Amino acid sequence: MSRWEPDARGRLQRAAMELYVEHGFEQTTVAEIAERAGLTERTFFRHFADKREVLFFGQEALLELFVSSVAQAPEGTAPFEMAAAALHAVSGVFEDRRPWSLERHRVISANPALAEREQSKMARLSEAVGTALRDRNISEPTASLTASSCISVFHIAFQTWIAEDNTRGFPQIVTETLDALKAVTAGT
Amino acid sequence: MSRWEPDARGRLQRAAMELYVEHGFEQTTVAEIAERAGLTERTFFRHFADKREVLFFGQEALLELFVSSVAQAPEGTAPFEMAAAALHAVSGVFEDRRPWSLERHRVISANPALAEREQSKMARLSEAVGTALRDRNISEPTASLTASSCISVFHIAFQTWIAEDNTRGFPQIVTETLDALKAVTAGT
DNA sequence: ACGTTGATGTCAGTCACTGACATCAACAAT
DNA sequence: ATTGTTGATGTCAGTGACTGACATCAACGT
Repeated sequence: MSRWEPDARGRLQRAAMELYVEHGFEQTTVAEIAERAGLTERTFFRHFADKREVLFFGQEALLELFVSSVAQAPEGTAPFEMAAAALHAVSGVFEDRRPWSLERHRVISANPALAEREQSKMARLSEAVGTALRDRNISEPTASLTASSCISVFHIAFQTWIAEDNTRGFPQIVTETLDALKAVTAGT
Repeated sequence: MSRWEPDARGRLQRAAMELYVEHGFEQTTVAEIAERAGLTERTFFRHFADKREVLFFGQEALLELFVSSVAQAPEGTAPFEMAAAALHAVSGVFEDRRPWSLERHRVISANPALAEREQSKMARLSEAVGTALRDRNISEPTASLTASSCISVFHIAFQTWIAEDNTRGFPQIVTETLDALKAVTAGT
């Protein structure tokens, strides 16, 4: 058998989420998280860069989904269509994780420092999509604008999905939000 | 005469900017900033919520400019036109501050923690514009989408303006970026 | 003359985060 | 089987951001 209990990182993530829900983010110390996970504070910081990052470990996968969708769009696709395709590819992933997404969203919204980190992650997504578009020979400022619009739609659709009663699925909300964006810039 | 040297907050801002330029953000301690400003660390934290905030103390004025522009748009203006009007109103303010903007931008870009705070400020702007639009009876998701698009254009136009050789003025770049956004969502 | 106010100073404390070094099961090489 | 290496973890001492409680004292109003 192994020297250590397995999945230290997962244990830390679960312990952190539990404690943030129970006592709030600021009232929770890293030492408490580590203790609940059966580890030490020092080990926490070997797995996560800081106290906030523990809630954002998975973003990398989302980012790669966006980027690879853009990379795989057929030759000659218009930039906005590439972004839309990426959005649709991504939107399927969340369906079965709604309860978890909801809880996580509540914790993040309740704390400015966590909200700040989330905005930073969104910006990172936008940057990555922008780079992916430039790799498809889209020039500036079209690439950045398309990427920003794409992530804005994602973000707003996500908030809508979280806020409402699960009447519409996430993919459908994404589609409708995309259409609403087109209407906005068309001047309707 | 007054008991204290005047403009403590301004002295702290200047001292911080100088030190961040000279030694970098992380290598500068708050105690050093306070010392250069002839004050104590404790006083620094009475003026600014944290070590980053000292670089962002003017954002409130910018926010109000955006919001009041939206509030003052003529009755019946389309949402996107309200946002465009706000952008044009704001874009004039930066012309004479280009050197300062450039230096500040360099400092912020050089440090992830500062970049994160800037993204957070942009998100705050977007929220505020969204609220201003809702106050003009624009419904969701149009209000949020318009606001996000507006701030994206502002951000991308700003970066363009900072990056290039001052051949185009900021207002002109804003106009062209707005047009580029319309082209993107129109599917061109 | 006197009480109040408000910006600042002083001091002690908590906690996020880091660097340096120690431990020791598992595994590989011989 | 012995030995050496690796890698995840622990231990410990430190730095620095940030906070709460209390003190100071010019300016100002009464």
